[in-house]
Amino acid sequence: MLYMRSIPDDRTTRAVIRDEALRLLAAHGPETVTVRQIAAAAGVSPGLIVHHFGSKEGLRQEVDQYVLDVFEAMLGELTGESGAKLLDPAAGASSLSEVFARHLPDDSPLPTYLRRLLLSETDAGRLLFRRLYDLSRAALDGLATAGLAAPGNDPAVRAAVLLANDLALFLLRDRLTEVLGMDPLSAEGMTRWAPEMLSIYAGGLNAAPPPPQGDTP
Amino acid sequence: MLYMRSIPDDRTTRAVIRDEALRLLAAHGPETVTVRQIAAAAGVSPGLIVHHFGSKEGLRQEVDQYVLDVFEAMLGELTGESGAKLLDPAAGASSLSEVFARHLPDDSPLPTYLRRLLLSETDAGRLLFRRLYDLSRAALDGLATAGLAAPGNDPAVRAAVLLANDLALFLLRDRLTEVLGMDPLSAEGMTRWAPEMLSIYAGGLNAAPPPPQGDTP
DNA sequence: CAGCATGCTAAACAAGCGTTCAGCACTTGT
DNA sequence: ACAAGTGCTGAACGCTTGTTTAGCATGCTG
Repeated sequence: MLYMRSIPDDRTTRAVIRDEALRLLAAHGPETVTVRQIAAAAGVSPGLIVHHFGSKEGLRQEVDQYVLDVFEAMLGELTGESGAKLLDPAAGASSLSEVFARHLPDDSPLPTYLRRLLLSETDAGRLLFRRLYDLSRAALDGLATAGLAAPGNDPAVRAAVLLANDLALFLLRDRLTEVLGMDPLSAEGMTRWAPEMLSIYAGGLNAAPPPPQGDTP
Repeated sequence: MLYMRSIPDDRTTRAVIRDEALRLLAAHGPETVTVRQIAAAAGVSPGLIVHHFGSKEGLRQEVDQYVLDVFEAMLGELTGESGAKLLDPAAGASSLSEVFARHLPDDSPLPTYLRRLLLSETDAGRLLFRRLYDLSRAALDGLATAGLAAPGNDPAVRAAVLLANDLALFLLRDRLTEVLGMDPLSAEGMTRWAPEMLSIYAGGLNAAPPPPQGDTP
């Protein structure tokens, strides 16, 4: 057995365990995945996981926090001035999915982990959703101030509707891939999904179909 | 111990086990809930569950099928002629959530079980989603034929968008309840949710706010 | 009334789980 | 060079899991 620990950088054995745990937990969930499976995937013994993280639950919490940090970094680009660009039918139309797609590779386990996080009854999940909701409200506010969208009769609910619609793509990704024959979160899939979504946001279900550059007389 | 089996109706011990399993599985998931927990909730011994259903997995499949049957009966009212009413901004606006709310009590475990079904990688979940997608496509077709909505540039994707938006309410119910301070699937909550949703479908994000009965000059 | 199936329980079983423990290999500070 | 500390393993422990088995009480049928 080789003990390799040449440079004191970040990719320690600890980080490898964290990454493999993230991958497996995203794919199968914390109840299904065993400590032994994670240990095998990381090429270590089960005991080492407890040594590093205290317990299986400790590891899960550390992965949660790690995912939260990564998302927070990505969400940073949506706050402040540029926040109004979110959901803007006229602008580049940066939805959450598009932001994630721009930052993560197509096969990243993070969107799947996000899904589990949002649906799990954990503080991390609640925190993340609250953060996204605040972001959605701020974006709607910005759009309203800029005259690009109406806040509606019930802005709190309208922001929730917009967020829910955006997140549905993550939550139902697998089912949508099955019926559509393509992954709506892939680069190709989004070129079909986003226009339909934005067309509805722009003019509702009755709006005239806009070919690449089209006006209605 | 009493052996009560007076009338040969449906509410057999078997049905009690099925109902308790449904309740517990919806609330905590199949991986978390144990056979002993279900047995205790139903007031029987763990062995009896295996005796009736073969295995824990067998019980889960029977509950899946039972839920599928109940939903199928409810979905029946949406097919055919009346299918066009689904998602119709002008009509009574019967979304999936409203249909379910009309048929089920507020504390029914079925919406929560539906969520798990749709997100689980099971044939039952895939089947149900496919069924709902076909329904959504048919509804959009009907609306288009009636001139009440445009099919969009990509009808297959548009139907998926509408379905995903509808289902998001079920999937994110708990999180939405937290940030909004009310359950959007309750009778009261839907009076706030539906108008915002329909307002967007009717005219997009820029549409003028419609008070109960309002025209735009 | 004998006989057999049915509904059901209590106890036990093997397997798998998360976790603990004793100890080896190696690095670091003195 | 020696002691202390870290990273890590392999085996074991106690517990819980789904499932099996033996057997009892009841109801149906000839």
